[in-house]
Amino acid sequence: MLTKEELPFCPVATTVDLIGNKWKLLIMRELLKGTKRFNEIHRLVDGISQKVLTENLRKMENDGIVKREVFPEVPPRVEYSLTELGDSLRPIINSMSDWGTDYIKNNLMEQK
Amino acid sequence: MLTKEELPFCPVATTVDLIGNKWKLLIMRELLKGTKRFNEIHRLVDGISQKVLTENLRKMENDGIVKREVFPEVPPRVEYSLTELGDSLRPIINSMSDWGTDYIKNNLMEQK
DNA sequence: CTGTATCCCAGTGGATACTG
DNA sequence: CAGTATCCACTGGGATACAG
Repeated sequence: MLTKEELPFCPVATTVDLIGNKWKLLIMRELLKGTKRFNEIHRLVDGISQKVLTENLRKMENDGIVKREVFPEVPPRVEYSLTELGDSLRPIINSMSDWGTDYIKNNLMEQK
Repeated sequence: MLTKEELPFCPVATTVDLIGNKWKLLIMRELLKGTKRFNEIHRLVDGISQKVLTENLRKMENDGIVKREVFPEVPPRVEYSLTELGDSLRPIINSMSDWGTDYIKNNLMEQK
């Protein structure tokens, strides 16, 4: 997206282009808690395949919101963390978390 | 999603399930500005097809975040607006808008 | 105007096997 | 461990035609 300049820089569309999909948002949720290894994220983001995880991490790296650090060890270790730009997205994930918490409380726990 | 109870109510995942895709977020952006007719949204959400718009509006209606009101006129008029639940998502879109604004300012307007 | 109904293609993403 | 490489199924989404 963002290919056509007919989008005169809508802020919401810009953000959506960077993290407006399920997997990126869930990966963000984990990385906001701190640096993580590949397999950790794979385990924590429920249902994601190795392929899709790799693809999304690469995109996020290219967009400058994720930093990838390779440690030349055996077995290999690769750590992913948020860049400063990535961390600046924290308020968005937080607001989603806040809303979700309320929603669950009010709508999914009708056991009053 | 949310089919497997292996998701022990993660707030972010819950929110992502409801509005974690491009089109819904952009539709939200418009409806947060006020009630709109079908064709208005179609015009304002750049690139969306009639079919996809209808599908997403139906899903959002079923999820209780959008209200659909039909006026028995000729030609027909249908107005879409946010429910109270839908409007409660405002902070999320706002934080995305805020972040996008900063991002554009800092990264896409390097004309200093 | 506001849809529904088809057809169909491209891309997303799952499963599996293999590698450094 | 952290990928890459395939193969493939499914579906999101475009185009088009038609309807109330």
